[in-house]
Amino acid sequence: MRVRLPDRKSRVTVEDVARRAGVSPSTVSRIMRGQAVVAEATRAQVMVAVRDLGYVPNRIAGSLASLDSRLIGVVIPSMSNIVFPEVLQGINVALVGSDHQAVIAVTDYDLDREEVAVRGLLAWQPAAVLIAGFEHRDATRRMLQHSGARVVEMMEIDQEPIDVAVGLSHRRAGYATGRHLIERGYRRFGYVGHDWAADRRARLRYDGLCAALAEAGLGVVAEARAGGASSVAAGRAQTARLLATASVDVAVYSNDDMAVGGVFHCLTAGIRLPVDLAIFGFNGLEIGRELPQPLSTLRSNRYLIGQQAVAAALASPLRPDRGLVIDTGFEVFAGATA
Amino acid sequence: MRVRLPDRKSRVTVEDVARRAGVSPSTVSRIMRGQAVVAEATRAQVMVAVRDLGYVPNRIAGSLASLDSRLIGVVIPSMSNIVFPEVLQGINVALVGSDHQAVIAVTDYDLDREEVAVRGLLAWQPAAVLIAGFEHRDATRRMLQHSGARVVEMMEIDQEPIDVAVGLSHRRAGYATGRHLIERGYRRFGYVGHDWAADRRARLRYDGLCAALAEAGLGVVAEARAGGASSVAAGRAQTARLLATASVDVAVYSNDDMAVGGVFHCLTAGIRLPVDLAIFGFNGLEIGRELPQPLSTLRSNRYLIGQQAVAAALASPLRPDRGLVIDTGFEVFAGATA
DNA sequence: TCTTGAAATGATAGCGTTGTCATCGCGGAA
DNA sequence: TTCCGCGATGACAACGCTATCATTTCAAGA
Repeated sequence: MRVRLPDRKSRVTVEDVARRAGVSPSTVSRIMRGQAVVAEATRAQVMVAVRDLGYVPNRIAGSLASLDSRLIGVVIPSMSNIVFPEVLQGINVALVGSDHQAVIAVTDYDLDREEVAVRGLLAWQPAAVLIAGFEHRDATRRMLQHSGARVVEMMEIDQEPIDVAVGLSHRRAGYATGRHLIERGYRRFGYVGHDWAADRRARLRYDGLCAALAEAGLGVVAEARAGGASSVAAGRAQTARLLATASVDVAVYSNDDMAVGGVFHCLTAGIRLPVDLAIFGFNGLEIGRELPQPLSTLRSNRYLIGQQAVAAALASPLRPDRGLVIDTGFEVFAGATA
Repeated sequence: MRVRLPDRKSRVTVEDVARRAGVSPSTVSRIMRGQAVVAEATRAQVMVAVRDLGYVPNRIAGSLASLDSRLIGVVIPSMSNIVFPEVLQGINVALVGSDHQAVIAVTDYDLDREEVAVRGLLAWQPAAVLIAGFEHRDATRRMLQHSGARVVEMMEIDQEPIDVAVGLSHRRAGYATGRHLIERGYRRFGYVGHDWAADRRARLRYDGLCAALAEAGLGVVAEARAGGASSVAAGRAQTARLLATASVDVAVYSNDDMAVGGVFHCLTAGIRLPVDLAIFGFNGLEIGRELPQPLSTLRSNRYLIGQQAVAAALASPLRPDRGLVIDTGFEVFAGATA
C-alpha cells in the first residue's frame, strides 16, 4: 500500500499531536484516556496541542487496538409505538457519562430483519446487545450466544434468557388486571385487542387475564380484535364492534393506545365511563393520565427497563453462570375509567 | 506486545476462515464484500467455511483499513417528544438495506450535552451526522465543520446550514396558521405555549403567526405560556389560565401536545369546540386525528424529514460547494376544532 | 559517592481488515 | 512453440491507536 494519505478522513492523529507537543504518541494516548500517571506539565502541554489541532481520538482505531468497542447495540421492533422510545430514553440516560454509545436498529416486528440487524450490530463488536423480547430466529440466538457480548432481553421475563432479562411478567400483569377488576365488582368482561402474531406479550396478558377470570368462575364474554398493530383508531373501531356484539360491563384492552381509542369512542357515543362501561388499559402512557377522565391501567416501567438493562449490561463484561432475571414490576393505576 | 490472544473477543477472523477454506485472507475479504471477481467454486468453498465457523467480519478493523465507517451519527434533543422518534423512524427506513447503522445520542435540549455527544460521535468517524436544529455551541459547529462527515441539520430551514438542512420553515408555518385562521373568520387570537428557551422553533412559529396577524391589522390579545417542556398537562393548565384572563375566539398552540391538552380542558369544562373556542395546533400527531373531534393543525412531515436527511447524507461523501436546503413543507389539516 | 527504585516517558508490535501491486495459470494468437 | 493477456489469487503494508515492556530521570537512602 503506497499512498493512502492524500484522501484520509481523519486529519489529525496522535502522531500529529505528539510531534507538536514534543512527546511520544504513547504519552498522548495515555493523556487522552485520562489513565496512568502523567506529569501535570506534560499533560497541559499536550492538551494545548490537542486544542490547537482540534484533535478527536479515532475510536475505531482505539477499539481495534484495545479490543473493546464501547458500543451498545440496541434492537427494538418499532419506533412508532411510544413504548420503545421510552425504553430508549432510559437507556440513554443510563449511558450518559459512561462513554458508551448506542447503535440502534429497528426491526418492524420482522424476525428476518432482526437477524440482519443483529448480525450488523455484532460486526461492531459491541460490549452488549439490548434486544426487545425473547422471540428470535435460531440463527439470531446462536449469534448472540457466541458473540461474547453481554445480551439483555428486554420487556418480558416469562422465559429463560440468553444472558439477562429485564422487564415484567406479562402473564402476571394480565392476571393482576383480572383480579383488580373482579375485586371492583365487574363480572361481564369484554376484550379489545390487536394482532397477537406480532405482539406475543399482549397474548400473555390475555392468558393471565383469562386465568384470573377462570379462577373466579368467570370468562371473557366477548372480544374484538383488530388485524394490525395497536392504535387509537383501531381501539375506537373495535370498541364499537364489541359493543355492537354483546353487553359487557368492563372492557379490557390490549394496551393504552387501544384503550384511549375506546375512551374516545365512548366520548363520541355518549357512553358514560365507568357507569355504562368500564375501560382498562395497559402501560400507563402519559396520554391516558391526561384524558378528561384518567384512564385506569397497569403501569409498566419502560424507562426503568431501559436503565436496568444498561446497568446489567455494564455491570460486568462477562456473563453470569446462569441467566439473570430482573423484574421491574408493574402497578395498578386506578384512574377513573374502571 | 507479546500475547493478547488469550482473551480476544472476536473468536473467528478472516485468517481462520482463509485457512479452513484453503485460500488467502485477501480472497475471503473480497468475497465477504461481494466485490471484485472471484471464481464461483472458490466463493462456495469460502462460504462453507464462513458458515461452519460462524464468521462475522469485524467492521471495526474493516473501517480502520478502508477509512470508511458506514456509521451515521444522529443527535436529537429528546426521546419523549414523539416527534423525534418519528424522525428516527424515517431515518431507519431509509437506512435499511444501505448497510449503514445509526448511532444515536439524546441531548435533552442541553447544548453542552450536545457538544459532548457530537464529539463522541465524531470519534467514530461517521459518514454523516444528522442533528436536530441549527442551534449549536460554536465548538460543536466547528467540530462538525472540520469533521469531513456530511452534516444534515434537521427540522428547520430558516437559517444557513453547515452542509444540508432538511425540514420546514417554522416562520412560514406560523404565518400560514395565521392566514388560515383569519380566512376562517377568527379575529380574537389567544396563544398557548411552552418554554421558548429550549424550543426556538416554537418561537419562530409564533413570530410568523404575529406577522400574519399584523398584516391583517390584528394581534395576539392574550397568551399563556408554561415554563417547562410541552405536554398535554401543560396545555390543559395554560388553557385554563388563558381563558380566565381574556375572551378569545381562537387559541393557537405551540404544538399538538399542548393543543390536545386544550381540547381536554374544553371537554372537561363543557366548552364547545369550535363554537365557543377554536383550537389550532402544530405537527399533526396521530392522537390529534383520533380525538372525538379531529384537531385542526398543521402537519409537519417528520417521517419524511428523516428519510430525506439520510438520502441527502448518503447521496455523496462530499459536501456540496454551498449549503443545500430541502424543504419538506407542511399542510393545513382542517380538522374540526377550528 | 553510589545505589536503589519509583515516576515518567518512549519504543515497538500488534489489533483484523482492506487497497495496491505482484504473481500465477491457462487458453488463444502469432 | 512461444508469448501475450486476462481472470483469479496472493503478499504485504497500512489504517490510528493501545498494551506491554524497556528506558530514562532524579531524589532519597546507604
